[in-house]
Amino acid sequence: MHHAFALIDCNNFYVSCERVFNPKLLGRPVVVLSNNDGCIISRSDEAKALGIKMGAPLFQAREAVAAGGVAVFSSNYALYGDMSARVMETLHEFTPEVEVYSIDEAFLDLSGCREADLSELGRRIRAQVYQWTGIPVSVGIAETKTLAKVAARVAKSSCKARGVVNLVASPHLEQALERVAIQDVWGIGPNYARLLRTHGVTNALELRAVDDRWMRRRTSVTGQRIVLELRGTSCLPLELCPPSQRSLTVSRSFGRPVETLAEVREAVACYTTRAAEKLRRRQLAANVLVVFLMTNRFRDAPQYAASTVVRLPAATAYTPELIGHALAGVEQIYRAGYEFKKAGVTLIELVPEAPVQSAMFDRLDRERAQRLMQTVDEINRRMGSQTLRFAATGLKQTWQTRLEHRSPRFTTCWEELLRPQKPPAKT
DNA sequence: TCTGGGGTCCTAGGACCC
DNA sequence: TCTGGGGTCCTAGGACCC
Repeated sequence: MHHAFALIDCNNFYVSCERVFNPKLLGRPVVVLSNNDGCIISRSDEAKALGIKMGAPLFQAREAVAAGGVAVFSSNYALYGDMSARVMETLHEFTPEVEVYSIDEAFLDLSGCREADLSELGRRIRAQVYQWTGIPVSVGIAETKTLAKVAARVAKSSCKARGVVNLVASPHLEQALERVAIQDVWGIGPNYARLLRTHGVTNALELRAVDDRWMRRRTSVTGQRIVLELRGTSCLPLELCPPSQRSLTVSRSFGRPVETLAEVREAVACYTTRAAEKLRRRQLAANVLVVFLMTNRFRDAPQYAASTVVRLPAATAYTPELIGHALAGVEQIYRAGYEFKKAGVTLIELVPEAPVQSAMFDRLDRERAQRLMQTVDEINRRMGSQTLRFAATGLKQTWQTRLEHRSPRFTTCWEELLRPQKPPAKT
């Protein structure tokens, strides 16, 4: 019995989200920026046509942006996360076998579907998601996940495909493989692409013919699997319940260079607070905390980067305790005389939060701490995040990340709901 | 002046143990 | 001239993903 996987991939996802709530953006070039308004991370087709590159820093694309009349947005993850959930919910209408692979992609296992019905099912999924969420998607269907990725890529680039490509038992399989450049194959990054090109392998069709033992030697099992998957041997199963999370990071670039220990402490306290919130929302606790701090690698100035690992006395998700350890870490790695650009906190060795296991000489009443955090989280959920804050996070936070072009949080914030436009005043 | 953030997996090599 | 072998655990670094 053959597998059939579908990859559902949202087109230009962040831009599409902005357009749902602002239809005037349809047909116009639009880009969405990374945190700190630094790089371009989502582009409409019109923006791509202007030659604006993925990942380009905004300041380098300024000219094209101005000349093309490009609409620019800061990223609005509250909005995108919520839209993503709506898309995924829609997909569950078709099958419970949904692997949410990223914010804008999901794999579906369609092995139960009759081969003759696969293409039609793909078209129905695409139409339903568009009708219910306003998000356009591409659908790729094939016998392995890697081939489904190939199919979705072809679906995106071909007008004729109308958003759906089915490669199961398709006479066009080789044609499709040939159209996908080596660096666009799932799992082939810049380094492997360079290696393969020096051996004359330039597209997915040629990669399929590569000796898989050679591939194994040069690129480990991950590369070998790609070759096998391209040949139709499924090596990557659908992950219905992904293994529990192993690490959790909160880090940000500063809105401006930061030099003083006081400001670094504030920022790290802030990031630690966010990390602890994430931990609790996922019902986890951490055993180890890593703090890191670095200068701007793009600047011609003295460089310094450091990190330190703090093993916690017991697994915890208690904000004040985590802040305390994080700040002790900051004291260790901070050096005066540098312009810092970024800091962050990573939590590892995550374990399920309850029941609380106390160390022998634990001075903290962990049950009380947990109740306190529940109360704080509830208040912040109801009254808006940062209603209750920890003093260590500072008041003015002048180092904060820039977000100058953010759209309203249309779907997750009462104050920012979409309102009907006032009709223009009659004159 | 302006260059994101958050993840995972694999391997090699050293430390350590019997 | 001659220097075990094999297992486990940990870490750092590299590669990739969106």
